[in-house]
Amino acid sequence: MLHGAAISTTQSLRPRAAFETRSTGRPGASIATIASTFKQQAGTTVFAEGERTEGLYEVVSGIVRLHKLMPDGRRQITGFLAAGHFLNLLLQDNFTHTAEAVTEVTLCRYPRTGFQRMVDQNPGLALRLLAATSDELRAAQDQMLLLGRKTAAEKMASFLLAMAELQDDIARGNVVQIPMSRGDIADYLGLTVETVSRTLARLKRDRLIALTSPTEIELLDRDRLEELAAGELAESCR
Amino acid sequence: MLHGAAISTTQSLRPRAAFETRSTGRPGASIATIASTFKQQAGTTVFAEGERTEGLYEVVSGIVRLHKLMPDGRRQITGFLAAGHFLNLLLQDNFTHTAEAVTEVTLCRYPRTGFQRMVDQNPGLALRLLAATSDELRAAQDQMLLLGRKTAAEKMASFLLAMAELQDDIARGNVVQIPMSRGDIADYLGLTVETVSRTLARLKRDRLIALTSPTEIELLDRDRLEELAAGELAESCR
DNA sequence: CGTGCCTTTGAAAGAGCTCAATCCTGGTGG
DNA sequence: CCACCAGGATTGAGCTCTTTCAAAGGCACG
Repeated sequence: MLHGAAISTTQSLRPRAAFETRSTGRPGASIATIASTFKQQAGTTVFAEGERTEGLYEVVSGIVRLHKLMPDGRRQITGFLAAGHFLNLLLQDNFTHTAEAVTEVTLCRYPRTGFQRMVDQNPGLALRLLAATSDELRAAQDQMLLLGRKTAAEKMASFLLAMAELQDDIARGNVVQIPMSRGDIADYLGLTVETVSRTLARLKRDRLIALTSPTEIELLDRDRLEELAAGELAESCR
Repeated sequence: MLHGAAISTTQSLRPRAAFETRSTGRPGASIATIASTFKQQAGTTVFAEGERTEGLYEVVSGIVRLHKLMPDGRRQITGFLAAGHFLNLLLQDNFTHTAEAVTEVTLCRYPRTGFQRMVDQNPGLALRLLAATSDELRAAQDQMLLLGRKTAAEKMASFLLAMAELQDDIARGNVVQIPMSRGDIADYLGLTVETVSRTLARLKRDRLIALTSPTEIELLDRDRLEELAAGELAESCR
């Protein structure tokens, strides 16, 4: 999940297949035999909350957003997932989230049937799933602190730094690509579109960032952004 | 973790030891041989954020709170844990939370050394940990929706219902025990003490609850509380 | 029967929201 | 090639919910 303390590209199991069973020394029974890869366009739905689960998905490329909805339309995005992350780790009977493609995405699906068997037979697999789930949990807990206790500026700074870290491997300087809309950012940070926009304007005025375009932001002062994200900056700057 | 959708007392592995290895058919090597049980008084610290981890803990009785702190003292409680739940599922090098006893608690500690080995040797154990971690993750995601998008009244209603569900096994009528302080509730819901107090007063005025004492609340209209918690009530009541 | 802590209540202030208008920007079609 | 359009982004003004600051009430404990 996209979040500061949670992002660890080293943990990502790509580009080699995440679920090769070789690591255990067992011959055959490669999970590749049950997996299938496919693409989806930006804006399309991978699966919807309440639907019956059909297995586990791994993001191969692109960005997926997960959200929950309230009856009146209020939305909370619980995470943006990039390559190497998993959808539906909970393996429950029904999806508890809706998953949608933010950009064009490539996904790898591990069907439910067969997968369970494979997990049972393969201890290493369960441990990998445990590690991935733990990472999501840690990210979720950091996000709780953000949602419950941080100011709008602190939230934005945290988000921008997390986006930057997510792109560090393909980084050029301090320019961060923002593929998602302001509405997505707002629903991720527990704000409104207007507040997101105004907060970015304020960070720009304070020379912490530069707005190249709506989808590209330059981090001008990473140190102060980090202080801001951590809540270490005087209230004058919050 | 204490949260509506997440509470499942059936999932709790108590009262029998959570990590008996019998279920796998393996003789000996019972995890009981490395576990130790102990008690702590209300208000004491089990472990603090940043400390080196010493293993995994299971709550046997009582309630533990987990929190994260910001440098200026802002606090977010990420969960209240009751019997059957685990502390430090992440199994990282350092604790990412502080854990404190809300009531007197009995805990069972599984030391780090030995435990890892046991997990490696015992596939069922990894799956159990995965199930427990998944439950925490689901709870965390529900809490994100609460923190990011619910009003104070909706938050309070969600909390009261979660507390009620937690106590269903020992339930007498609709009376819910609230062992934690208003400050704890506030830091769990992303509010202030004053707002918690005022919101409770409002729910009382609207005849949704009755305040027997600060630590005991009666749910007078569970149906409307559930509608409120879900966000299905007109804004007049929110 | 103080003393201190937690809770409740009141009044004022403020951060972020709502409503509304304007500005871009990229895609379309004439 | 360029005007037009639609959707997203930005900006403005006023408002509201929650917070902040302050004080009083209640309860347990010594």
